[in-house]
Amino acid sequence: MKVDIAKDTTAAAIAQLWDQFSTLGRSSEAVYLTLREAILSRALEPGSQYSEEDLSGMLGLSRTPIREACLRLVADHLMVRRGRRLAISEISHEEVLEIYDVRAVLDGLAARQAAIQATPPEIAQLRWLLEQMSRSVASGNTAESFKLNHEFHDYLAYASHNSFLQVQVRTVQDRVRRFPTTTFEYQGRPQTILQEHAAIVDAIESKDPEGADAAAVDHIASSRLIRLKMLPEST
Amino acid sequence: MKVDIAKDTTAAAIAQLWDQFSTLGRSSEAVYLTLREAILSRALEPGSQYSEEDLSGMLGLSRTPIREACLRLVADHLMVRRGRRLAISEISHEEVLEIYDVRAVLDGLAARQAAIQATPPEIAQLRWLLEQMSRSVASGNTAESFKLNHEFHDYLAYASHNSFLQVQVRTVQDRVRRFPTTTFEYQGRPQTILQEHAAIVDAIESKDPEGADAAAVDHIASSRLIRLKMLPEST
DNA sequence: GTACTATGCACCGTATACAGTGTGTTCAGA
DNA sequence: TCTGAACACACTGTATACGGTGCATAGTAC
Repeated sequence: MKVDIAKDTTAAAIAQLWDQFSTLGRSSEAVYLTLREAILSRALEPGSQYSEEDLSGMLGLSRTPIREACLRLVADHLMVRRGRRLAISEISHEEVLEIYDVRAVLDGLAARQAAIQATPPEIAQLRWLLEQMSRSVASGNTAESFKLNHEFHDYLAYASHNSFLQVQVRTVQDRVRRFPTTTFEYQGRPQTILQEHAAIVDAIESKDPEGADAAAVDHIASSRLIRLKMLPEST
Repeated sequence: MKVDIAKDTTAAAIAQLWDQFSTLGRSSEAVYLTLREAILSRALEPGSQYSEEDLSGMLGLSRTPIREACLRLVADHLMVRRGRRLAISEISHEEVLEIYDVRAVLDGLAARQAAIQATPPEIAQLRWLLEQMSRSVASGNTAESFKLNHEFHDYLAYASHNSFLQVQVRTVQDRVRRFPTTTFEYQGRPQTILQEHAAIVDAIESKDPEGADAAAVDHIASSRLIRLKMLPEST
């Protein structure tokens, strides 16, 4: 049966993540990290539904730590309660575009503040991440590039020296990770991203807040545009 | 004993909130709403610590629904685990200013999008909120003005037609509510706020996204400045 | 007198049990 | 054959019980 095979593969993926996290102290924390990663990596399909017992059966625990983990996942909007089942939350086309609009202003602020606050070592780190990604793109490693892209944006928020902003940026990043496709898959996009990232770092290095802000906003706006073109072909 | 009196008054305040929310179906949800409101209204003092049993004793429930509520409160950053106790999280001066920076760009985006997306009835509602606040300020009702101010900003986010942004704005609003003082208490500030709100609505009504954005950013920047002046005198 | 160790208590994390509710299925009647 | 009602089962929400860990305090030894 097709359904059973699919269930087996997801169960296997979850078991693997579980091995990775279960060494941590509290098992409720481990469950949270496991399920979170399973959802973000799309091992658990959006829209699929589970009862608390399903999940506790999968991980060999009682319902209590599962409940606690799911409670946090619901708070993160990664799961939703549908009737009396727990569903992996889906993300709509509309939401994708909405998120990009918010992401643009947050990343803009991060870049702006980084241009004012970033220390020379932090700027050096941004340059280093840029180089890493350049190498990764050259070798055509999409997954690696995707990861480095996230690291770049994370570090940009870090360099802004605004911890609240950092948390907000990370929230948004996690949402972006849930999209079914990445803009890296779009023809020529990785190269453009590299140029746009470089423009942001250049503006930061020359202590130009306005320029950095504009460069970051442009970058996200350009990503949004690619996303808009990609949307029809993705589910 | 002074400590006991303080504990009695907080217990009384919580009992009152509990009466208000306990009618809801799940008691874990009711506990969450009760404690959340208690923290935001400063009935539970920042920095004060409780064990799970303390709280379950207060509300006459077992630890289970308390744990679930606290888990969500920790996720909201309203509580933090300190060792094995639950502490009401404190907010630092630095964090206050950081939040204002983020709030500026989010409200700016909300105003910008509202200028593009808001329908005539929505604009009318903004005008109505403006009038209500004008009346409230004239009568010197600070608490009411404070509440209407929040409603204005909430509705601004709603009128942006971006539900993700709406959630983000609300997150930030909740943080602002936790500050020990409000900028409304600053001499002449309520009148200025009214003018600044009016400027935002004017720009939205004349379909001027740039103007609306700038007006909102200016508004928050001006609030931030007042906050900066007020900070030394608040704990 | 001070420092270190041991013992006891308090509290957390997890499991399990139980009650209540909602849903699905089956049977009967029209 | 279709519809409605009733019963049963499954799953959630809350309570309670238990094992383990960490901290505090007290006592003893140096």
